[in-house]
Amino acid sequence: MEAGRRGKQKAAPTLHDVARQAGVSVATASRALNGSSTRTVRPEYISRVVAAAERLGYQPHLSAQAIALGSTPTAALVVSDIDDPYFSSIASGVIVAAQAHALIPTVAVADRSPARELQIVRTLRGQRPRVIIVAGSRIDGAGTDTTLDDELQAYQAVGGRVVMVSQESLRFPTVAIDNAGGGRQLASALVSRGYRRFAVLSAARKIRTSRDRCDGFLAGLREAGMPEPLVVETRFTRDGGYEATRRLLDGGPPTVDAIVTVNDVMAIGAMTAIRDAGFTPGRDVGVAGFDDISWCADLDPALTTVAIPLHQVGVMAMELALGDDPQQPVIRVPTSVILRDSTPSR
Amino acid sequence: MEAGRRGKQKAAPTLHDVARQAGVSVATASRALNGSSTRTVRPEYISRVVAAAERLGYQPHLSAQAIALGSTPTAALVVSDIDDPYFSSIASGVIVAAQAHALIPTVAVADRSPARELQIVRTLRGQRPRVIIVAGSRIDGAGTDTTLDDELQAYQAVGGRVVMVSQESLRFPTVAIDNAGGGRQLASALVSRGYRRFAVLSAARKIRTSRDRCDGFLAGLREAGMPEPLVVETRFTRDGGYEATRRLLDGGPPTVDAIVTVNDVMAIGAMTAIRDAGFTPGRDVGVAGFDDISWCADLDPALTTVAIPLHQVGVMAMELALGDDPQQPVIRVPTSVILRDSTPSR
DNA sequence: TTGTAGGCGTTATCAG
DNA sequence: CTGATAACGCCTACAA
Repeated sequence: MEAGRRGKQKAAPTLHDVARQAGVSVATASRALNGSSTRTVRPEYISRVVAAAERLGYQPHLSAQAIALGSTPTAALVVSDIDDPYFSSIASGVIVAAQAHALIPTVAVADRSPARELQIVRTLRGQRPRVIIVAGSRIDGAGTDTTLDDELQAYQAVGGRVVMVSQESLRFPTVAIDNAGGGRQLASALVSRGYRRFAVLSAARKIRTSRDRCDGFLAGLREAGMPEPLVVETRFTRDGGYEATRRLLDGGPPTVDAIVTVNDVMAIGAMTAIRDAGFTPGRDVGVAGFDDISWCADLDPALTTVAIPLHQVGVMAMELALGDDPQQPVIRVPTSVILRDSTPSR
Repeated sequence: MEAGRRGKQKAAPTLHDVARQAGVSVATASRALNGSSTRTVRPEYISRVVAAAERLGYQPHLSAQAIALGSTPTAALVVSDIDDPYFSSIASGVIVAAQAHALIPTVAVADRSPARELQIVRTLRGQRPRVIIVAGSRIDGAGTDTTLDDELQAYQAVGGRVVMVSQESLRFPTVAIDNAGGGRQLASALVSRGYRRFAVLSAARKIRTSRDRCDGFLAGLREAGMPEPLVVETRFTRDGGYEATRRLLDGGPPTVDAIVTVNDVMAIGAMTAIRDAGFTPGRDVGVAGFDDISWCADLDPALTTVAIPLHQVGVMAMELALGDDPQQPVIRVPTSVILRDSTPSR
């Protein structure tokens, strides 16, 4: 009896308790509460059972249901960092979509570590969720890649649904973001506005998203007949953008027309760095990013960016996962350039 | 091989499979993998079991464990909106803390609806998580309040740990944010900088967080001997801040020295509205908010705000929940004013 | 329509 | 140290 510290610790009421209170068998109680598809229960009993359940504050033990039925009514999402607007927007989409399908959303944070990501997916498998959506930034050559793939494959093999976001994979349905295309469009748009000399702030090349955006932009520049820009590698964060820009401006006035960063938070850091160096973003140097996170338009100057419908991406990932047999296992999400005052015509 | 539509659906390997492969009993396999506290297993068997598990890609069925052990290694967090930096910062804290304690974090989004929140907590109870942290903005007089309380109480009665964030409750441990104190300090700081006439943009009075901040600010003003400011009620969002400010500035140049909003995202909207009306935030009107979300310092002018260690709040909530018998059931989190260029001395 | 019994995967107990 | 076996809470044939 003595459960220790926590004292009397009445156990949570079970279906048995409800059944007893209502004076029926567990089977009937179960059917009364869940409405069996084949059997039907006398109305009077139903109300009696429901009343008993109410009175006892009964909640079915999901794990018990899960074990009886095979899987948990759960949808798991893996992201790199929930406090990053890129991921929190995707997450919000996944979460509402999950809830719309009566699935309990679960969020794991891999903290940008492939090893952690692998460990998470392993643990997740034990949860037996109906869906696993992986939105972390794929990192090439981390060694853990095939292992992660295997793990997901094993999960899929027993009926789980896997969806990757952004990081296209041959083996799983994917919501693919056209990062390269976005980069290309951005290059062309900026060139039309009269920009010629660029600095590109990218993250480590092994980060796929960054590389695709960067390469797309370079390709666009080439297509427009522009010379190769300066490419600076830094971290994929606000601080990375800040520091790289500081260094760029160390020698004096900007030697480039515009700084293009591979995401918006880097661009925000870059704008601050430009100001701290005594210049004005937009006027002295153009600035552009990727993602179109919430307050791009509230910055001063408002930030030019490659828009990605992140919330929608989350929703689509969920729909793709739940769709019956995706004939079209890859959804390509188009991107679009939004020109704002951080890159005025010049 | 053909996994077909839903086809052969090999079931996931169970502990039985592992045991059979290793040529031991399930009991031994279980002990070998989880290291029972009382029994110990021959090393040779251990390695054999581990090898078999590896080979089969075995993952323990968490629901089965849960049902055998009583609860899930899970920590649930309820927020209003994960895409709001206030909540995503708290969430990031909760999530890392949960993972540090080997708990699987689960996030539910109540979408600012008390009814939804209640429904979520009910569902959550069925999950049998070890912890439920409620961080949604408490709304007074929604009618669902006592019901929510009851639901949480029932959960607590069977050994669950409940922690509330911000919304102080007599019945549950709370991480209380000193919103009123922050408002008071902000008033005093702004008055010292020479501000006299204020407009306060608050959200609906029934939203506790907003009301406390607003009232604290008013109290601070009174203590400083200032006249009552203009109080405008609007939505608790960026757009709410924008619209209210637009209206305020409709008649021409600002009639107040500063606009104080009850959170940063409203302040961001306000700054844009000020610009759109042809004025300059900071120079023509001061602007200040609450929270100190990530890019307050990257705005131009940088935003004066009442800082709240949101990530830390999340971590503390988790620690509070897991602490052995909290003698001190309420942790008060102090707030501090950060003066920046959006409120220069005048 | 209702109840009984067996099983889901794991852990804990209790004999060997 | 190891192996049966009984729970754990629920669902679902199957029998009544």
